[in-house]
Amino acid sequence: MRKEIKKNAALELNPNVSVDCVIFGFDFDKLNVLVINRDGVDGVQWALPGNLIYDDEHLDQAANRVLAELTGLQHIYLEQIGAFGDPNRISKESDRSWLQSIRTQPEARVITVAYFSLVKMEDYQPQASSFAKSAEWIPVNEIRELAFDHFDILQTAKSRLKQMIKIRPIGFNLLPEKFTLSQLHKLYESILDKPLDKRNFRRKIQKLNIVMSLEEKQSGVPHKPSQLFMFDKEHYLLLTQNGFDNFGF
Amino acid sequence: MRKEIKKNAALELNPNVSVDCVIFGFDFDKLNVLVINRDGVDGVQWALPGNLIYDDEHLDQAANRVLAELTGLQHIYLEQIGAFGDPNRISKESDRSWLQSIRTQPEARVITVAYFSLVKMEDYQPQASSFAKSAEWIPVNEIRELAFDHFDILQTAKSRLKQMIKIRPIGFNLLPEKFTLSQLHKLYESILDKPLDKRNFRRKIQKLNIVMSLEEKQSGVPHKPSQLFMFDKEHYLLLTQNGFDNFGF
DNA sequence: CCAAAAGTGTTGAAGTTACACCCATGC
DNA sequence: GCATGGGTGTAACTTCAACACTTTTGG
Repeated sequence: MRKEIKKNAALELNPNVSVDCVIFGFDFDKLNVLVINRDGVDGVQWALPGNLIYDDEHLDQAANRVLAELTGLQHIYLEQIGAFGDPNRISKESDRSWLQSIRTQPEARVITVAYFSLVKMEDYQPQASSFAKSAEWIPVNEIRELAFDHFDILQTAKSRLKQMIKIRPIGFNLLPEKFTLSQLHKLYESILDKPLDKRNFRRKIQKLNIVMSLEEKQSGVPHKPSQLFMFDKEHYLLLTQNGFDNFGF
Repeated sequence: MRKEIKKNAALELNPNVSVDCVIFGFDFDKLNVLVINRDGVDGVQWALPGNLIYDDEHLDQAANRVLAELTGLQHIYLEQIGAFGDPNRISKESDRSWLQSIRTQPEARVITVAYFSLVKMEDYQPQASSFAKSAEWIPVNEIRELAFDHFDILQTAKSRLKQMIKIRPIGFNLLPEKFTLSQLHKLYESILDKPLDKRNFRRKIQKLNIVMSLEEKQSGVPHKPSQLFMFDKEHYLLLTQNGFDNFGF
């Protein structure tokens, strides 16, 4: 008897618990979020990628699964934001009808565990998935509305990212292996949503010892070519584990 | 038909989602946690207070309900830590048998949303509740083991509290209305788990403008009596909303 | 008068902010 | 040669860490 329950569990989606991912990407100019398109829905079209969890699956696993299904990416920076679950989160009619079309128990109470994730936009190959007909990068600051409580989740993700970037060097997850300090600078400005002094920024970053300058320079740019850097994994690891105080921009 | 589902929902516990509370208290000497006693269980006796949620209940409501049922307290500082839900969290036999005795679906996959909460120990009246025969304050640093994944949750709560106390003046929730700076000092040392310089601490706190000195002094102590303080709600509110950088002990 | 905790200032080091000009490249 | 972004140093100010002695009370 117990075995049978377990066997079912492995196959079935839990109707009450889902994960949703706020996937951030940086296009060297601004922060973007990956949203999925709900085809055939009137009203709000965009939603965060997410799905119900399987009964035998870790929450983190579920989030990774959603990410992998949508983007094909694995080993991506992923961090839990928290649980959301207003019992009235299905207030819009468009949300309700969408659930009817994709869920076997559309009326079930759902609490969702939200994650935020940082990916290199160049790595992302858009593809369909079990829960998304299509997906798209949208600039964070242009998003005004999302399905369910996803807009709240996005706001929380943004502020969590802001906090985090001040105490851990996680920004590198958004950049290609080789990058310039100006790109990093712009990235920090986009996340913190305010201008930062160029010279002070460079000084601070370099004092952390997490960037190594390469022998290589930019080429083909119509201005003085920039030094390229990569980040120093050893120091990086130390700092991601311990964090650092006093990185207060 | 839909109505019937909703009616049921209002009455029934959701078998898949619970809340657990890490309730901190300060006895002027060290940090304590309120744990409940699982009578008649072999093995680990202590667990964090928690329960399944109702289908029509906010997560925060559920946490408040657990707190109120256990302590009789309302309007208590409460903050979500995050969701926990290793599918193998029921690894100990004692946990399994306990669930059999209290749950209608003891084998169900449960994810739990953890909260941490700060209470004034003087306010707490121990009392039985639907999920606890008895409850007890235990010094945080003496806890070596708890039921399920509650020990992990406790560790996360401790580190979240550490982070939080550095950027928001939430410590006051652990002290009576009138308190001395030495008590506050000791509180910060207990939470941060390291000694803090007395003079620097006092300077820093007073510069924040969140404490007001009263006309009153301690009495009946066998040493120089200390000035009493209360906190300044106005400044406090400002700072709890905005937080503050640079409070790095 | 003794034990116990309260209360108080200064100094050197480190970190933060604000600010302006020259450089290398492609077109 | 000009437009574009790259790259650099300094001075005033603020914050931080370290440190020791006097005061007031109860017993």
